[in-house]
Amino acid sequence: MSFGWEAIRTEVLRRIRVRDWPPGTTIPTEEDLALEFGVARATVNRALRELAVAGVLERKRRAGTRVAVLPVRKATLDIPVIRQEVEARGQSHSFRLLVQQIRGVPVPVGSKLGIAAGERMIWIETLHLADGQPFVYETRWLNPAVLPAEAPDFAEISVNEWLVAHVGYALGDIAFSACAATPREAEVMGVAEGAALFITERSTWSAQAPITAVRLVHAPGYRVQTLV
Amino acid sequence: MSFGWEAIRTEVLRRIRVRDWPPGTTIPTEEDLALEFGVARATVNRALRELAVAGVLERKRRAGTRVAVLPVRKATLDIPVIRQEVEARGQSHSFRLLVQQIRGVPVPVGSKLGIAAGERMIWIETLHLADGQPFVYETRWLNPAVLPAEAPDFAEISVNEWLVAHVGYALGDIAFSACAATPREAEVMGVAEGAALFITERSTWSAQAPITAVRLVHAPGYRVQTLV
DNA sequence: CTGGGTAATATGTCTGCACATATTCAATCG
DNA sequence: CGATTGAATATGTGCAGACATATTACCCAG
Repeated sequence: MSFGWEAIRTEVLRRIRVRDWPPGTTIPTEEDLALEFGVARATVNRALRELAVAGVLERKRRAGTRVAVLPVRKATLDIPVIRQEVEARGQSHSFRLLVQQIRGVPVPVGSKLGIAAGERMIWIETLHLADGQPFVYETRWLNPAVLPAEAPDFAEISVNEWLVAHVGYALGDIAFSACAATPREAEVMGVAEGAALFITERSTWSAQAPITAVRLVHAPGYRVQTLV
Repeated sequence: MSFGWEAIRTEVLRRIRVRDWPPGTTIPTEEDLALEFGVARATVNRALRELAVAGVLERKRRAGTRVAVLPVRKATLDIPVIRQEVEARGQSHSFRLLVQQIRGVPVPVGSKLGIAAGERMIWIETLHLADGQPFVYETRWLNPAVLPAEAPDFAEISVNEWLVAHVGYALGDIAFSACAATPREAEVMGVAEGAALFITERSTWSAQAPITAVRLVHAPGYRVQTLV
């Protein structure tokens, strides 16, 4: 038997896989396992906790630890900055600022960000290129309150990277979907109208205020992938 | 000052957000923070570790802990069983087994699963319905080696749920993409040919052998969503 | 000046113990 | 018999101390 909480996690997973502990089973207590493996309870706790956040185990005080019956698989995705994503593919990244203007936000965007509809925000359209080819068409609502007195030049630095560097870390949600290319999207991306496009939508808030709502239209063939 | 590792995680996050510790900064050592907050080093460690796996901090032995410059945001998605997904929307789930036959696997599927091309596997097509409307068109390669002597009736229990219950936990990867509906997909899903459809692809292996490769074609309007 | 070996250091993990907290089971009372 | 109360219990979290390990910084030899 090897040591460390990872070894214990592996062994527990193995027992689940070979159905020593089939779904629904209550497995031994931390104390028992600590005794069996010859480690401290804290070490077993660490291993079981990791398996619980992964969705393999369900833990309740006093009730014990059970093998999840219907494993809601949890996939973790990395959402890198677009430039990183392009460069990771061995391509060169560039972008063009297509539109930047002040507009009143429409109702759905406002309600999503928690802003009164009609409030004035900055509307920005950016096209990201990989080796000169359209890669992502980004449309974004940006809260002007987060910008400093003299606003940065978003033709020089992409909005997202400026936000990351100057506004800091934020909470938000992400959604993926598929949409047929609108005429505008078809024109910008250089694809046929109605083509199937992969869409990423993100909304982010700081502790104080909504920051931005982005819609990324990806070039055909784009995939979001995960190693579980 | 409140207690617990969560309070410390929150405070560290706050200092990052208000730019006390801007991106790239090396923050104080665990020992210093433990002293400042009046807790044990293990407690600080727990808080900082969580922030590191979330991608907010980067930690290296001897070098210390730095605020990530480009925060690779990590989104966690729940991938439930289809029946759960439908029922969570308040709809009733049913499904129809369209095709079940033995076939030789084509090269891309074989290489993905680590199986010789031409090896014989089970090919299954299933249509999942929500309130009687097409919801997901599932096409799947299934390794016959995982089935018991007398195979289950996949017209009665969906393949996925049978696998979850009887084969157990597996590793795998997941990918999302967008595709135009093929003639077959258009027919089965009742949409126009070329319509933009959201695709989920999964491959799963047990410890010993590949289990299955699935392609889920979702009805128009489908979204995968995350609360970060 | 350069390269390599060595010491210093911050994080990673473990132990053993303690107390907090949620939940269940059982006993008790109306 | 049902509801309320109270103990028992498994997990959640905490502390202090220790050693392991990766990586950096430094010193010294060539």
